[in-house]
Amino acid sequence: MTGDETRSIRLLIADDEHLIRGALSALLNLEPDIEVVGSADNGVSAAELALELKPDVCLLDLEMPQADGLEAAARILSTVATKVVIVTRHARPGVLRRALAARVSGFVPKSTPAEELADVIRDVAAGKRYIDPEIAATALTAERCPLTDRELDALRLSRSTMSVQEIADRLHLAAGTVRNYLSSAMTKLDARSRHEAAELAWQQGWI
Amino acid sequence: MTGDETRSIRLLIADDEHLIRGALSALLNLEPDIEVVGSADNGVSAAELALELKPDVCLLDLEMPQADGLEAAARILSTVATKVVIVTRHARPGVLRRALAARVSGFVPKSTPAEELADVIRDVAAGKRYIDPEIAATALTAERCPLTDRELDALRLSRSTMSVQEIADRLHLAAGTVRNYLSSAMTKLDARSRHEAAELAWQQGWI
DNA sequence: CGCCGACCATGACAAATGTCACTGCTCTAC
DNA sequence: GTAGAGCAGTGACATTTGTCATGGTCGGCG
Repeated sequence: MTGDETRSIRLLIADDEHLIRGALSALLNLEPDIEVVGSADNGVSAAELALELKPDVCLLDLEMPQADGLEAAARILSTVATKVVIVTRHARPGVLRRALAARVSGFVPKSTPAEELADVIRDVAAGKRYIDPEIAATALTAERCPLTDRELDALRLSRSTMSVQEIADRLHLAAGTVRNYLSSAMTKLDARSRHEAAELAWQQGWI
Repeated sequence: MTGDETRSIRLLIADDEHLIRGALSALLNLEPDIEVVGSADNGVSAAELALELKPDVCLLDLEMPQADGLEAAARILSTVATKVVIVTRHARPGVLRRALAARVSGFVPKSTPAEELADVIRDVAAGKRYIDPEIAATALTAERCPLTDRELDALRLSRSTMSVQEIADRLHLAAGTVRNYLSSAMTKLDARSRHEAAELAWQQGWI
């Protein structure tokens, strides 16, 4: 309040790919009013760093090992007074829904023009929200997940190359039970194999 | 030879993700001896731009629509006197092999530290080669692909959620024949389902 | 030539997967 | 309290997938 010099936005970046992390730092440090104060390569250390540095905004990649962007966002927002922007390669409707539920302030796909990212961060730092309009529209037209928890469990494991028996063992269920869940999920999603069903559910962001 | 001012390296960047493209530009433009002269979001326009701009080095992402990094590299190197560096998220041994066959000069995963990228580009511009040591070692220990052409065809299609019958139709074969190819591929790769076999072959970069 | 090996192709059989009908159990909501 | 929804399981059955034995074709090669 003493003059026209605005305090710059302190930013934390998390992305598992070193190259991307460095490149984003370089890009955003070019902005006079943004200062990258830290970076992490997974969700767990991102949460720790956020607690330590108390940045104004955290830019989190969705796809990360250990804890993904949503998990990290949840941890960070429950312990630190900061804003979170999620960046993602696969912007799926269900993921946006979960991100908003986690009280994230911004959601942008990696296909966003680089010039816009700084503006998004400024908006978010100022207390506004920014949701990529494309994804928002898709999410609004996409129907809500019709699957039960157990069906989702079975589908999740079906994305790997496990057999039905292996999935059953993992879930502590009988093989026939798992087949039933998968079968009903396939019916609901209009899929012709459990793999197709798992793929569809993944695309929707339900698993 | 007239003084200590070296001509800067003219660089072309291709990556399908706008954000990454912009961030890499920002990162590399920070280097005093590197100048980003153009960027493209797919392999086809990368090849066209390279022909037009004749850059010293092309930095190509492997995963791109239209034509992927390898295809773009082949086109570029057959028409323009330039060097190519491939950047990739999934650095698989077989892909490195194909990249080298396409006379690419550099091969780096996206997990490379950002600071190193500029050095790689300088090395390549100077006529040297740079191969990520980690991947090189893996590629040398990995055995050569034991699969026949038809087996690879069948595996490629098995990565989607098609049924065996659909694959057979696509390849103009009997269903039983396709099952045989998949079965023998599974034996060779020690997999327990065609999906697992397709996954393994993909990880090796054979398909 | 005649034989070999590699690849391609098929049909018969076995095992895994998907479908359906039905039985309980435990919640929650009306 | 009882109807509905989700969860867990069973058994019978059809379909799909994986395995195996077998033949065909083609290009080397002695």
